[in-house]
Amino acid sequence: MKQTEPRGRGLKKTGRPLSFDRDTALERAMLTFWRHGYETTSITDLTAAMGITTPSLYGAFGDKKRLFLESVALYAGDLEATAQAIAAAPSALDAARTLLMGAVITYTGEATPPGCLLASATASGSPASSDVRQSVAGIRSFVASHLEQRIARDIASGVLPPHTDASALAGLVMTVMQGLSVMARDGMARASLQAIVATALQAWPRR
Amino acid sequence: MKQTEPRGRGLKKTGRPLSFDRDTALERAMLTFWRHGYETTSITDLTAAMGITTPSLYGAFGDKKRLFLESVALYAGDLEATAQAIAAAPSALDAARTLLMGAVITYTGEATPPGCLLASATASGSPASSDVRQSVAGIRSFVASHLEQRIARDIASGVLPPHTDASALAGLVMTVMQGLSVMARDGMARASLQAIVATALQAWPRR
DNA sequence: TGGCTTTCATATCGAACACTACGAAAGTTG
DNA sequence: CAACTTTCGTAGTGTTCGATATGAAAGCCA
Repeated sequence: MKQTEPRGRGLKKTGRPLSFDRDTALERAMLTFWRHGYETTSITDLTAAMGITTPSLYGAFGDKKRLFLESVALYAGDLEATAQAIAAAPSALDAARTLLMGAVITYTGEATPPGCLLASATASGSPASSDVRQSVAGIRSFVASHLEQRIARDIASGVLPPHTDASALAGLVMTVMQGLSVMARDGMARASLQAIVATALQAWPRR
Repeated sequence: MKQTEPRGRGLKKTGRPLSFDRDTALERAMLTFWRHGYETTSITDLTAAMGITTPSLYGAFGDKKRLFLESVALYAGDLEATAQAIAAAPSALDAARTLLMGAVITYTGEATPPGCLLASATASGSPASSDVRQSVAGIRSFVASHLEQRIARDIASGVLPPHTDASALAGLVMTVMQGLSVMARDGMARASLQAIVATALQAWPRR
């Protein structure tokens, strides 16, 4: 079941050069997945958006699943940097606020589709794509665990009350972040979402 | 573009009786949509789950879209009853708690798929199914507006502080409710989700 | 210029998609 | 029982799905 290796990444020994910019094509694919979801985006949709033909897509990106996973990586950005930003925040509350307010900006950008690619693209799907959904869920749990650790640090240092439920608090932030995606998809304005985030942060324990 | 009328609802003048129970078949279709989503559920999936053949499905339910909308109605239940329950609650906080805790029970039922049918089934989709998504979004906005009215009543009666943002507070409840669906789909346990709800309700304004 | 390698465009592939024609079968009504 | 209405099972409609076979075209190096 070994698939042919996509040629965009490996070293190549002098041949006809690519007639398109790989990064640009990937970004357009990412936006298409973002708008329509994983299984509900067809190869025809992708080639139309990317401006390339079907064999070029398969030659450069392997297959639909690998193109999607590359799109997810482009969307999610540097996860280690996110983890470090959470760790380096002045407080867990600051980290949560930054995460949520940043999500609102991302979900309501004028140049990008509404909502979150991770939340939208894999909310549903056939059993055949369960591995793709698990991959996306892994990104969520990565962020959640780092946030929970940051909260635990604030508890240990006395910034948060000792009885604080770090898991539930981190879970609330992740829950709100996912919910914001649905609201953004429903067309809610950026200011309304920001007001929701401000309200949600009122749940933060005070000592 | 007039479609043939599904025969399950109209009066019929004596013919061969249905060999299956329409309500049972509808419930199984609803569960299938719940698990796999709208566009990502095929007619073959549905007939297999419902135990009927393709022509029977079309004869009894019209087409895929109408079958889905009937499934949504079955899932959502009596919306007017929900609205009255919100209005009749002792306080807006009670209404919100009932909504969210009920959602957790629904999203983590052992006999039903994880998460929310409305949140999962239409999170993504092609432009062709935008009308289906709008129909689902309408259910959300119906609940949200009734909750917001209940909150406004508590503000007027002095139960909530006068500066309370009713729209943002109702929006937070809806946001958490949608987010809970994603977390449940990721496999989070019922108790964890209940802890998240309890934490979220700490955001409720106190006078 | 003559290989050599890789990408290009055209034209599909078999499978799955939503959906339906048609005649046999199963009831009710006279 | 015979006429009538409706559903059932079989088989198929055209379309779109993800993914390819094939050969010409384009560039690098000798």
